[in-house]
Amino acid sequence: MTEPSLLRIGDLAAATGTKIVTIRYYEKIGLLPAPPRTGGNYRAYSTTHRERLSFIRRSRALGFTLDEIRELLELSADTERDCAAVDRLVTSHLVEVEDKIADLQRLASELRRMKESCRGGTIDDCRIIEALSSQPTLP
Amino acid sequence: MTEPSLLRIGDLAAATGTKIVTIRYYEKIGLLPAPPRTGGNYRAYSTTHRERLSFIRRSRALGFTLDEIRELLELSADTERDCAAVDRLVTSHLVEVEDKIADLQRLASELRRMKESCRGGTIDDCRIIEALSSQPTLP
DNA sequence: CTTGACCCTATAGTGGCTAGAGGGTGCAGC
DNA sequence: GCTGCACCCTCTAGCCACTATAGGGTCAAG
Repeated sequence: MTEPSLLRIGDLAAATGTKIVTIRYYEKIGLLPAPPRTGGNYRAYSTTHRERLSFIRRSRALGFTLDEIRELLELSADTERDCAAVDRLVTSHLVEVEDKIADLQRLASELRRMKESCRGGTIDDCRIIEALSSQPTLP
Repeated sequence: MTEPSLLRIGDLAAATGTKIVTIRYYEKIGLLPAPPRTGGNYRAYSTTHRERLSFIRRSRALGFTLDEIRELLELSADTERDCAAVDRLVTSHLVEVEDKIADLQRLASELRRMKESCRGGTIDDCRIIEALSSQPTLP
């Protein structure tokens, strides 16, 4: 009996909101194991693959790098292990995200300041261009 | 008389807080014009180059893409032009930055929620791993 | 058989750098 | 003049996470 839960790559893509080329990419870099093939050389994915790919995509959506996801997958497979390592990964990632937010907020403030200095006119009187041209270079 | 303001690439790099390889990269992609060379094939940069590179670096620091900077440079060279185009570039960039901040804040909230659900223990009881494994996949 | 939807591999590209290999130049000190 | 060190040069490939494209095969309905 043909296993009804085996998926072709397009089905898996639809089921997980992933592009087909991205699935192939993940296989290439070893993040997703290569599945068995049909007689026609089509990939045949099981539920296990679908679950793993969903995990990957959720983690990506949360901004984890592929290497971090690799680590999370390894941790998740080790069911007897203490989950402090997972906590540490999430914590450090959260810190990075918060740092990035702070950076962007500083950047946004400066852009707003520049915008507010603009009074219209021509380029040779442009306060924005002036700001980009004349402030001391930050190291 | 040798022009005292001519800089070697290392000097220009130091003066503008840019890496040498980055200066060469900008020249390669046409963002910074190729300077004249010494007899020994060293690049000889003028004040004009330094000013242009400073402009580029300030714009990069504000998160503008190289293509946007290309556009800003063109606008800044057209001194009789109305500066509304500059304003528009800055505005749309600010919107992008604000959108990115909002995205990251949503992401940070979710990571915090995940962290707070963690009660320690082993992986098979790990709420973080559960969250990554079981939520409905977002399209 | 034909056709259209789907699948396959391989390669190169995106953006903004960055690293490294292999070789040349300039100048101070001996 | 020679040496050694700091600097310069070109070229190529790589980083990260995809993404596009070329060229060809498979499958199933009509």
